[in-house]
Amino acid sequence: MRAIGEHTYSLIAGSRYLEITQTDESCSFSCDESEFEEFWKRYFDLDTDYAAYISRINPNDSYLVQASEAGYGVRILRQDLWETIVSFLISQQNNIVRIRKCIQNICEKYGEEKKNFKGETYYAFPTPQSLANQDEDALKECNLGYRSKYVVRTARYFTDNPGKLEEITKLSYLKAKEELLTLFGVGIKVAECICLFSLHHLQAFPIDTHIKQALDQHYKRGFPKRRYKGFEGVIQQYIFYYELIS
DNA sequence: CGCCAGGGGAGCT
DNA sequence: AGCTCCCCTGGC
Repeated sequence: MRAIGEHTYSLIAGSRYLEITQTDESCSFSCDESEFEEFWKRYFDLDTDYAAYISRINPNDSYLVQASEAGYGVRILRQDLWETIVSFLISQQNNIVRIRKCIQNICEKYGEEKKNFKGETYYAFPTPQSLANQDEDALKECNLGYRSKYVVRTARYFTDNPGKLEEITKLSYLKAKEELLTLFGVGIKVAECICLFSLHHLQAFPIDTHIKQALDQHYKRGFPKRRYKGFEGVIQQYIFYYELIS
């Protein structure tokens, strides 16, 4: 997602291209209604009532109340599994600006060239096949550094095991996490991110350095995870977003 | 130039 | 569970 105008954003998901323009409290999508209904509605999780989650926040927890108010528009997306795995493999020991650049680089180098509805060129996310064919260090050219071999080996794993990606989407949270942890370069934090941002397992609660710092600071007696059982990941995102903008 | 942190992970003990 | 080392780039 990137801003292309004051209230307009463009987004590439898989091989799809979308523009969203916000006016006041409503958003208009560049796609037709059937694509919106069939794909983007689910992608942005627009049928879920997030206010219901927010209403379950402890009213005495002023930090979390403020965080949820600041992030009332946050949505847990359903991003493509393969794309999410690669993106979070790249994210480790890395900053957002460089992560975006890395992803852009591999898309331009290994993704299929496409045209959007305005006739502009964009690049789809590279397929497992296109990355599996590369040398383990090839993606260093895309600025991935030592993460290159994580991505290439994982790509090979999925081309060697056709149907595996689809299989993982059908697993429970714990089984999916277990499966993801077997991938080279995937540890607990990255597995949790994939579970949350692609598989939509809202129980997933990724703890990165920022979240850990925030939890240590605001919950000295431990974060009350049990209270938010089943949607811990939504709460995590309010905390994450709040820390990001503060 | 060296140092170190940036949305961890692998491999040992 | 905790430790060490791994590894790359950008900023200082």
